Amino acid sequence: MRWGVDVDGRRAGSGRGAQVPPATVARLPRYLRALEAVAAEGGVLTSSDELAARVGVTPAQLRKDLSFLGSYGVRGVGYDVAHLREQVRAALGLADERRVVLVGVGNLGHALANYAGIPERGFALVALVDADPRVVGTTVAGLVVQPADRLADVVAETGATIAVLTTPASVAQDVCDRLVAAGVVGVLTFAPAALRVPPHVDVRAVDVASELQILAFHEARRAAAGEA
Amino acid sequence: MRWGVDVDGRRAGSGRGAQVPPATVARLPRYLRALEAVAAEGGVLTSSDELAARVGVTPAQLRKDLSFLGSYGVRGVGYDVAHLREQVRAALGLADERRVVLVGVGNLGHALANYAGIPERGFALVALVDADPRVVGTTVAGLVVQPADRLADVVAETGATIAVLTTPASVAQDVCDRLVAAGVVGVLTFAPAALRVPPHVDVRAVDVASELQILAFHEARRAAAGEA
DNA sequence: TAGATTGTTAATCGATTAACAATC
DNA sequence: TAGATTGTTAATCGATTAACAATC
Repeated sequence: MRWGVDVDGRRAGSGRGAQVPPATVARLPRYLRALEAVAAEGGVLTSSDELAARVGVTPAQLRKDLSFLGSYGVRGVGYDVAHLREQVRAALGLADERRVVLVGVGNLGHALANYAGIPERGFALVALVDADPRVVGTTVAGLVVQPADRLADVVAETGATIAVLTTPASVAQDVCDRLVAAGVVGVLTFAPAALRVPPHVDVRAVDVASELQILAFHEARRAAAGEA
Repeated sequence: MRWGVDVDGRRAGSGRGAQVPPATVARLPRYLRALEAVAAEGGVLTSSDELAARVGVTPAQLRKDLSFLGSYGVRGVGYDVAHLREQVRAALGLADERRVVLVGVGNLGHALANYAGIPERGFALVALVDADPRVVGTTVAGLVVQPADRLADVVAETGATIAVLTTPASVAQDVCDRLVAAGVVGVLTFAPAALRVPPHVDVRAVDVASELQILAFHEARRAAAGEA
């Protein structure tokens, strides 16, 4: 089985907003957040200037990004907040709720299971799985933690398509393989390990230590420049 | 005070590897991780092929990335694992330990404070700060949690230059401003809020809900393509 | 030497920016 | 109409890829 490290997946997909560039996709959630903030403040109409300022991008970039989804503004007027919000939500596939399984209920997994952002933004946490017998059977975030050997069943029973991986790095690839075999097509991993997945599966990796190291790089550069 | 949303900061910085592209910088931690894995397995010599396979990039990209740091391989032979590892560590500014302060000792902050990756990879967690009186004074990860009004003092006393922000989004900008005023130059935030910082400060934002939404986008696209 | 593997160049590709015509 | 703001175009910029000469 020849598995690439993702990418690819460029199905033609005709019609409306067929091919949204990856860089644009990565910014859509931030636009959605800004739109929700404006709506919460009672804003009915907004502009690329206002949204861009909130998000921290240029107005030109925001307009270009939105243009990949369709033409939802009115020239000379701006964007209807509620309407644009729905369009962005739809583009992100949040029209119907996505079911998420979380594997690895340690410190971090525990925190993420309770993380306010998840249930509120289009996702339903439907199952928790852990290998530790002391954790299995306990209730976290209203769910009973399932044993690792039930992983495939749990995915099948709940219909989860997205997984959050908060296991130790040493078992991440194995767990990932089993999740994919069970039907998961999107994986958000916090384990510091490169995951190999088949082309139809999407992986997003968050590595706290890497993020800190990137910050350290810039700090070192500044220090070197300052002393020079 | 006219604050941009970061970027800029392109000091000339003469000499060795003066300007490493941002995309390359973002991959250096993964190269370092791969090198450490090879070293742990007893590897003495490695190649761009082996490292690239471990990281999940092409050998050409890895070689090009490393070439920005200097010329540390030997043609026809490969790379000395220990030597290259030290060079990458040095490039990332991990020669001396970076001091990190964590603000917001909730579920997520608690988990991150104990997170194995942090102390082991060039960072020392030197202080914890929280606004909740029930949390202040407790000991987490070997540190006594300090009250929010001591934030500036804590940064000054510990010499922390990097902050991890795990507060609610509503207070993130305020806390960030105070951290920056106290001398922090790098911020890793988990709060779902765009942070405005002066140009000399670096922000990395991790947003779990955004990551899930990006996965949802790709899933929706695949579903739409599959049904078409 | 022959085989292997780097470092670098040139070509391609994708993303960002700026400007402005279209249009309310 | 005059003023405002989008959607789109063209130019610029940066990142990736492929190929290969340099060199062990």
